Amino acid sequence: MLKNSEFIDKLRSSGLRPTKQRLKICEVLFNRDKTFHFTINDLAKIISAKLNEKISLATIYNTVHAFKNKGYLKEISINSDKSYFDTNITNHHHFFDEDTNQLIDCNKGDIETINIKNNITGKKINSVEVLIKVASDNQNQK
Amino acid sequence: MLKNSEFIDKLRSSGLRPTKQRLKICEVLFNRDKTFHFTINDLAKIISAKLNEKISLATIYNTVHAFKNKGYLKEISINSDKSYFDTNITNHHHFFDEDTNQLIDCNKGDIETINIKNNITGKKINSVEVLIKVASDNQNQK
DNA sequence: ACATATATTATAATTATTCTAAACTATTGA
DNA sequence: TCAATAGTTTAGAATAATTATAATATATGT
Ligand SMILES: [Mn+2]
Ligand SMILES: [Mn+2]
Ligand SMILES: [Zn+2]
Ligand SMILES: [Zn+2]
Repeated sequence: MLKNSEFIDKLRSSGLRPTKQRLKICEVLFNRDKTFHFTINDLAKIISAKLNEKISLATIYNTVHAFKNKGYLKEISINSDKSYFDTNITNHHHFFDEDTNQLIDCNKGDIETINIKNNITGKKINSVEVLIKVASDNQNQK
Repeated sequence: MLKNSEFIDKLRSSGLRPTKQRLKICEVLFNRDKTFHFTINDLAKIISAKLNEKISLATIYNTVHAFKNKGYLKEISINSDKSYFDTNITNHHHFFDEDTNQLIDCNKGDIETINIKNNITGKKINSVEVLIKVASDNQNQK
């Protein structure tokens, strides 16, 4: 459970002014035990359910992108409908449950380190991500 | 170089009527030596550049989705802007060149087989895909 | 408190994609 | 052969996620 003043320091230290809106969003995103995977719409719903004041959708987009640019969030590509964001900014892989549309972190041990033997000439590797799509075992396909 | 009659058979065998539009799209997509990675917009541009008659955008969407559902194309998630499609329907992984926005197939040998040690209980694995994002080596970040 | 840079907001614009419903076409079988 | 039918194409409208605009509000340094 981080305190408000800790979020203020965090924001200031990355050149972001600690506004009321950003602090609320920090609370929602970072006062958690576990990784939080969310879409902008998920976040907007949580905010409007929990808060007395409301935050405009534009601000939610702006803030999430600012946090991503500062390295406090990662963006995950699952499908082309919408963006997913992730409070776990370490290198890690995902399960995606196609029944529930939930992203789940792979733990170290779920999957071995990926070893890239040949890279494209003249390019450097920025990220390596594995996405494992899963669905109900006992069911027929659509 | 497949013949028109081969595409007709392929379409008929999967319950798709071999229309003029579908056959043209088959030619563009499948008369190639190498894997073709494309967006709907890429395909629409190629069609309108190469063809005398034009195919409506709705038909291009319909056809690409029909081919995907029949297993003749795969859809690849890179970012949330748009969908990428792939004429290589085998299990394989990708490099994504962030400088050019090009998808490139990993060859067997570029990367070891991914071994999933722990799966989510009660779920079956539908796909495992690795995406390696690369960019220029000798350049500063944006 | 003042000046300035930044941030928030409502709203409009953009883009990819899907939907609709009318016109068209491939297939089937009488 | 040809009408009936089911499937397909199409233009255009609708939807949904995201980004842009520009006016208002706020945070910060002096
Ligand atoms: Mn994006
Ligand atoms: Mn979209
Ligand atoms: Zn994660
Ligand atoms: Zn590929």
